[in-house]
Amino acid sequence: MNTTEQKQESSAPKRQRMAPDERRAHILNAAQSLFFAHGWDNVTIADVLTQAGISKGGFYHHFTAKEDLLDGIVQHFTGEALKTAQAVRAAAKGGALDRFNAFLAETNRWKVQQGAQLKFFIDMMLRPGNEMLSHRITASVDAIALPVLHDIISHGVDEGAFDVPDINLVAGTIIAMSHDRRKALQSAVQTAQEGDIAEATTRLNDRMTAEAALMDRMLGLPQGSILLSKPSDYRLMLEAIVHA
Amino acid sequence: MNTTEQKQESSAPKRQRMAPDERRAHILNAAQSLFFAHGWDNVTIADVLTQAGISKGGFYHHFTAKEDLLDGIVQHFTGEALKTAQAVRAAAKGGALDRFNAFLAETNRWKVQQGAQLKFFIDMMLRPGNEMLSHRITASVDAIALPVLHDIISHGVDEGAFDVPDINLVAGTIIAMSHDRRKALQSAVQTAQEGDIAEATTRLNDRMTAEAALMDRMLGLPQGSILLSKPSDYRLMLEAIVHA
DNA sequence: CACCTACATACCGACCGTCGGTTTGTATGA
DNA sequence: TCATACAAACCGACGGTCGGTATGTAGGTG
Repeated sequence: MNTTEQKQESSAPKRQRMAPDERRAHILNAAQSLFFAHGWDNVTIADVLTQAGISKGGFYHHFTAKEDLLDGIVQHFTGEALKTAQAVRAAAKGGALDRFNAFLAETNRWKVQQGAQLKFFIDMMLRPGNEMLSHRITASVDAIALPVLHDIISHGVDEGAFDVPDINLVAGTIIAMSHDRRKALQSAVQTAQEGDIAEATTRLNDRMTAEAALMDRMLGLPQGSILLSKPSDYRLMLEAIVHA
Repeated sequence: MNTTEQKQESSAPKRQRMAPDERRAHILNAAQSLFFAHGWDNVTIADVLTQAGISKGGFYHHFTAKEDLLDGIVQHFTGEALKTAQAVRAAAKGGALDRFNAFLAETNRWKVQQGAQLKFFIDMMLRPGNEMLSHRITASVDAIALPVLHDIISHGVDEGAFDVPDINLVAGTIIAMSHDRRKALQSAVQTAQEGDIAEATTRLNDRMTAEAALMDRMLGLPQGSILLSKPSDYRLMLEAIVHA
């Protein structure tokens, strides 16, 4: 960070008192945007201070260290994921397969809706210097998604609908596969931004179709049980990302 | 790092000239042991200097920044992996399935042989503050392992022996699964160190058996094709780790 | 007034990387 | 063989930056 920036509020650098939670969230927002944009190491506490419009003392009144910002950001990030996951679980009815497909469809819907933010996160996570951010967010998402998936699979096994060698292994592997998707997604976004949205949609859809087929096999289901191929959704998603 | 250490070579702190490669390797070794033991952020350049017995100027003659050490370490680390992978590829004969099983067996043999070092690496990679190390090493290993796996699978598909939805996806997912194994391995090592080697061996073998079954499915093979269950090997490995 | 909390400012120590200079090896040529 | 010249290895003090602390102050509340 070397942005020689001089925010000169004409006359009043008056401090303005805020409620602790409010101030905390305010600082966290400022920090998040900076970290996501420039990377962990390239953003200094001072940068966060100016962005948030607070002094060092004020900052250290609410946080104990730079790393605290990380925890705050990760919690906020995974909190959103948690909300969605829980809503989906509550809404899903029917057999284990139906529930799983509902879960996947909702996740997709959420991703389409997020659009721009999604790309933002992906770019951020793949940016050099953001390994720590990326790692922690991944770990937190795992912590949330694993039990949910485990539960769904476990119910499926009990029903006799699924047949897996090991529930934890399959759940973990599915999640790992979805993490690995980030690179493919980024490359598709790249293609889309270069104008070839059709090609990007195709590639993304192919990937998702293959993932669905792999999940079928992992869960011991007949081919075509898991539904992930929704070209229209992916096209919408890519368009949302490009027009952001 | 606060290890107040005073290595007092009785009389002669004479600097001794070394060949560039030798000196580089020397520094790299010192840095690696320190980083692995204490974590990336907790080791300063000064620590590396004292450990390697060189001055700051000398250091920056061979390296341009602290991060250069990372690259050096990662290259050294993955160089070993590369050697093994290449040896395996050269040695493997027969059909695609045989070649793959040979590949897996050799990897296992290598792990048994490494023993203590393996545990060292696992602990290091799971230690907080080592996210960057861990991430880069994982990425490098991926870069080496992916084309090898892709090649093996691709040959298998050509032979009609394998049947996969997408070669890259399956290769990536298998590797992701094996990365995910680290946590399970660490927990097994924990159990083994607490004395219950039998239990640890069982758990590890169960995991590997499940992984083999999953691979069978991913590759479109009849169950029992991929061979990973070798309790004796795992017992040896755990014993080697415990007695280190 | 007493007191607590939100916030500000001055300051500290640690650390990374630079720079001018010194030592040591090695090629060259008479 | 030995002097000369050049290159490469090496040194250690210093500057600037950054995370974190110590100390002070304003405003609200009882």
